[in-house]
Amino acid sequence: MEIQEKAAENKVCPLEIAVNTISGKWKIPIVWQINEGKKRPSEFLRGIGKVDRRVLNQQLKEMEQDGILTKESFNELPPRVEYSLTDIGKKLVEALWLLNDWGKLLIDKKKV
Amino acid sequence: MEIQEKAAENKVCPLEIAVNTISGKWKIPIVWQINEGKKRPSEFLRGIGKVDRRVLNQQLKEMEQDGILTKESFNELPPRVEYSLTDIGKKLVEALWLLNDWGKLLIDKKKV
DNA sequence: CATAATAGTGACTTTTTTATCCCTATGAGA
DNA sequence: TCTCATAGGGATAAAAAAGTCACTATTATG
Repeated sequence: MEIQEKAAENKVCPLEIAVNTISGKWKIPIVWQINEGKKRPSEFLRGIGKVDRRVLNQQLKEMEQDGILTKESFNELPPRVEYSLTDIGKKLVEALWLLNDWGKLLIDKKKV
Repeated sequence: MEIQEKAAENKVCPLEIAVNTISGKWKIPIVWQINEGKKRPSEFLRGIGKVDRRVLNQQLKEMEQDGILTKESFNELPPRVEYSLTDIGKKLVEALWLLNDWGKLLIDKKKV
């Protein structure tokens, strides 16, 4: 392999991108919540412990830009907004089950 | 489910722990490198782009404390240190393949 | 004698990420 | 009229993560 190729490859390691994409502090809780179905911002707020509105919005926005979530705004009053998982988001959830199992291993190991 | 149970459960979500464990900036590159076999710190430094010694050591230390890596120090001069994957570390690698595939999906999708 | 290679850390700065606080706007209902 | 619910953002502060620089120590090599 040419060194240029290796350099280019390093820059777009799919796993690094994947991990960065899910690394925000509230993103995993968001994923669990929304895996149950469409959710409004206020529902996230109630469902996730002590997240601030501002911060929640930031994370939701990033996830939307990353193509994991879709945002739907209804022209009503009071305003209504709903987030849902995209196809890619659903595939992410599938990939995360394995990692969840690994997390259990890690927890069990620390208990011993 | 009691609300106390739910609260307790939220505090130890295995997936959150797993994601936190691999979230350091250089941890994925470290995992790829060491998946090929034992590695010395200097090899990591050469193998991974522009990591600083200091920062690399921090990440290695965390991964060691998390039980992913084992550190072996030889009483030689010049000093020799070798890191290797633990069993749990190897299982982590297996779990990461799926996430790597998902990362590819994400990349392909953005290209379109 | 100077330099390079090995591994490591203390003190500090910079950058990034999270959190806090206070605003906007609208309609329903007490 | 006052309060609550809805959703959102600007300005700023605090905390966490990453990066920088300079130093320790030892042996081999030029």
